[in-house]
Amino acid sequence: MIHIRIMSIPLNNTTKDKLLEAAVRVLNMQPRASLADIAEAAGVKRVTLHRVIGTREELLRDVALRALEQMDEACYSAVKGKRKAFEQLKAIVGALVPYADSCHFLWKNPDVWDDPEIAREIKRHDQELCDLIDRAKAEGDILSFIPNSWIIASLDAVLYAAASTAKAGNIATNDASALAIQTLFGGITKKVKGTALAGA
Amino acid sequence: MIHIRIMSIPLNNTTKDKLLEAAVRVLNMQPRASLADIAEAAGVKRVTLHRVIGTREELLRDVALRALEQMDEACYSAVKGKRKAFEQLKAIVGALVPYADSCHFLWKNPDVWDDPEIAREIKRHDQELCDLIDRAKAEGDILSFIPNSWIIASLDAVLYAAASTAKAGNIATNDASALAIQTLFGGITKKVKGTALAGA
DNA sequence: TTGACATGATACGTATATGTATCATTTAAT
DNA sequence: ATTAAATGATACATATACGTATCATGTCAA
Repeated sequence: MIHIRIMSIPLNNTTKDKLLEAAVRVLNMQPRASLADIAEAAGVKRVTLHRVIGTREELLRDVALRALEQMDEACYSAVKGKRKAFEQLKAIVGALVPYADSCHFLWKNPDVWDDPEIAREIKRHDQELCDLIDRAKAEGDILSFIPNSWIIASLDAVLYAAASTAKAGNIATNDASALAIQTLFGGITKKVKGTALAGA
Repeated sequence: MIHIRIMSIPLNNTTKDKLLEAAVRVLNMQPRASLADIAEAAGVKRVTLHRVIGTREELLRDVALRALEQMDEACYSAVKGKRKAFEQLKAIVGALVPYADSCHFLWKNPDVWDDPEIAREIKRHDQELCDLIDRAKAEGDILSFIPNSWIIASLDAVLYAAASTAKAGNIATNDASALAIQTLFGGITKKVKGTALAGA
């Protein structure tokens, strides 16, 4: 077996990894999926899921923590070597597209925020993103009248659109990344003359 | 109470209406919500839900049909009196924001597509949207290299971002409409010099 | 071979969700 | 006041999901 390790995230293909991957994928498509469904998607039986992970609550928690790790790592290596906040933001969007499922899981499951550790991580993540957006605004690359909360919501939304479209087979994943950047930043970037709001 | 009637969609505040409204709202936030949860959100008991609507499957079907009606109506009156496809599209986005929940429900519940009537309606809706996008491309207002499927996915994504952000209290609903238009069409509109892809 | 380990098979009890039926209560119209 | 309609209260059966325990099987390493 080939072990691919990107910094701190081991893709071990262990049973636990398979289960977490299956969970985020299945739950995003069928939020009412049972643990049996998830186990089947991972190619194991339900008893194994319970043995390896535990209860449903623990599963959701592990999925969320894994999602946060992935996003952290992706963002971290994406901004490396880039100076302008705007360039860093664009890189982050592109880097997050492969993890759009994980990102969306966090966004769509507010119940996991009850966990203090997850809440803390999400808050930190959000804060770092806000800071970056503020920098990009200060550097004149993002329209300052657009609220950060809106930008973050749109970011997740566009990520999810990219993942959905790619998964539906309409678009290659690479193209989806490019389109996500195009769509999001074409929209929040200062235009030469006015904004799209003119004449709306 | 003020009765608002837009063409064919009566806001009767009947028990059924309250239940459908509660269902789309609750299920979007808690996809695992039970029928009891939905009934409670509608201010009735579960037995009443069963009496008025029927089984869970019938509930989902009714929610989907109602969503399609709402979207149809909103789009229909939005394009009225506008000639350019681009203007019609912008109007549609703005008009759909108040129905983003319904829109998102359809997008997030592929199981209801099994119903032939719903599948047919969705297909028709999609086709009309594609035609409109094609016209806007032909008129030179939308970047032609962006796939229609991407544009439709982004449209739903941005709608949902608008609804989420508005519901979270960060932004007023009116502002959310404007921001949705700004974000989406700022991104897919031809820029004076190059696209946001440059330098990505 | 032996033993440790992971997984499957099976069974069990419990909890929750679902759908229905019956009767009581309220409300509005006549 | 009386009736009809809508809703609630209650109970019931059934199905599904969940979590755990026990034993069997397979696999890999020492």
